[in-house]
Amino acid sequence: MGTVGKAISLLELFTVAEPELGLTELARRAGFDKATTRRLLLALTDNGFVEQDAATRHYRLGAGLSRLARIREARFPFLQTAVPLVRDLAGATAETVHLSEFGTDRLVTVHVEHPAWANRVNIDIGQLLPLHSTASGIAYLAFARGETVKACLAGPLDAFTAHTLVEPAAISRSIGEARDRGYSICDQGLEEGVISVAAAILAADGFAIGTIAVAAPKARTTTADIAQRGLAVMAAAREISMRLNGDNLQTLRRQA
Amino acid sequence: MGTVGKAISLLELFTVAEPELGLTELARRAGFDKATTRRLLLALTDNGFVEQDAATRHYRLGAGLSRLARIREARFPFLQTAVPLVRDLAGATAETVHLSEFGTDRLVTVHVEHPAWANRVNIDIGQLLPLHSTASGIAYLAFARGETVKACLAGPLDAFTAHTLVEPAAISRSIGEARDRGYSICDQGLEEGVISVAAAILAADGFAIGTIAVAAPKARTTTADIAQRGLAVMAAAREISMRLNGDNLQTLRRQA
DNA sequence: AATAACGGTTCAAATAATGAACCATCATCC
DNA sequence: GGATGATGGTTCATTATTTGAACCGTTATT
Repeated sequence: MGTVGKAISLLELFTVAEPELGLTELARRAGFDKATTRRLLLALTDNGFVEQDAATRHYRLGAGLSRLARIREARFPFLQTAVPLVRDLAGATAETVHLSEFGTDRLVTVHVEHPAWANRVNIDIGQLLPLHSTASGIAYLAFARGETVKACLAGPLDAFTAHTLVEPAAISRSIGEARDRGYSICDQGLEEGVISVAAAILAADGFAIGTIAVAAPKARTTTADIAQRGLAVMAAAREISMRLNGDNLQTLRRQA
Repeated sequence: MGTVGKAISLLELFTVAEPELGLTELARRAGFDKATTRRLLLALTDNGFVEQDAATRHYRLGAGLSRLARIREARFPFLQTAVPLVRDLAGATAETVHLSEFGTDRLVTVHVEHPAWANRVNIDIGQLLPLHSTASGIAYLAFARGETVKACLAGPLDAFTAHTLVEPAAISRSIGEARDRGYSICDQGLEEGVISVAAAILAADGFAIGTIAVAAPKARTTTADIAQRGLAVMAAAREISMRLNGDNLQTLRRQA
């Protein structure tokens, strides 16, 4: 890994659950030497990607990231466009709704709306979702480029629960069903007791760029709920895709 | 500059106005060799900080930045807290309202609301504001750490217009007035024909972390408008500070 | 007073970054 | 249609940066 990759991997250690970390802890988790870690942190701090708390000397993500993220968002208003519809869907379903965007090789959770229930599915912003074992992942793969699907099925397919599909053939079938149906269903693929439905958000070229999903405790979810949420999530995804791509509906059919 | 700094300086080349750039252009602007630039871009792409358009081969900021920015925002909900109040203020004043956050050595514009007027002050997200020649900068300095003020007055003080204050003594006086008044006024300090008022948003330690400002064409701005906007911007800044710091009002008085 | 844990620093050795020259492709232009 | 120039991308010997074991200073714990 080059120096730049190392610096970025330090940034990746910060999460919603642990937004502040000390030097030793960062070095330990990243597997770098303390001196190296510190030098990288200094470089990141100089550029506003990391800030250091004056009192605790702990590090946290910096304001420079917000700036760049806003510039990206200005060109490609994924969040701005999608969040209102995520909110609507959360209101309508009274369950957890989350939005994800594809980055490098996984789906990244970029927004979440939680219902008021005490018993709910909890998801953190920034959480990374595996493609083969989540409703979002399957929905994404249903409209992804062939090479992406191939790479996913070839890669390691962890079984997170006893229900996780790990056979390439089974996953492939699940992807096909999702494509035909218009939305995916994932029954406890990542965690016991959670059932989710998701639909893909498409770019102008007809390929998926992200997903919107509803996740709920299985205990209170009926077959009718699933069907209803499936239609709702599909409608929301379609609306987001349309708003993102102007009104050129026709291009929304995938061509390759 | 280390490799990490170089990589980040590539990211800094993207703006709202030019969100996509080619390899040669990036190399030229950054002052790096083409090979170096490409290697850095590859490292950034691998980590989702940069994406390459498949058709044009141009580069743009990537989704990984959104992810990290959201993690930061979850810990320190500056935008989430402030944006509604920026919106309210924009509605009330019918002029451009912008929010900025301090990063490294300058203020960074993180949100803007524009009025419906054709003749309005236009500000882009991500724009960097000099401290000595903007209402936001003066408002920030009025509640910044002594060392920050010192560093600013010692640094180069560019005159952007004939009205820009460049004498350290004059700027210092302007800062003092802003502190006493509760808001700053900047009359054409950065651009001819623009007059702005701003107030500082404070952290729990009583020092400024950002600003909120109203900018308008001078032609339609009266002295009464200024006073009225000053009070409004001050109220908004105070409200944002309070919401950010819980209700511990008392800590809002600076101590050092 | 001893210990341990942490943030931070040093400098010779190891490693990664560099850039001039290169190739391939595409559009433009006598 | 072939010369021209602009672009993205690649190579590899040279060069400069990164690395990490050992170090120091501070703080909290025992």
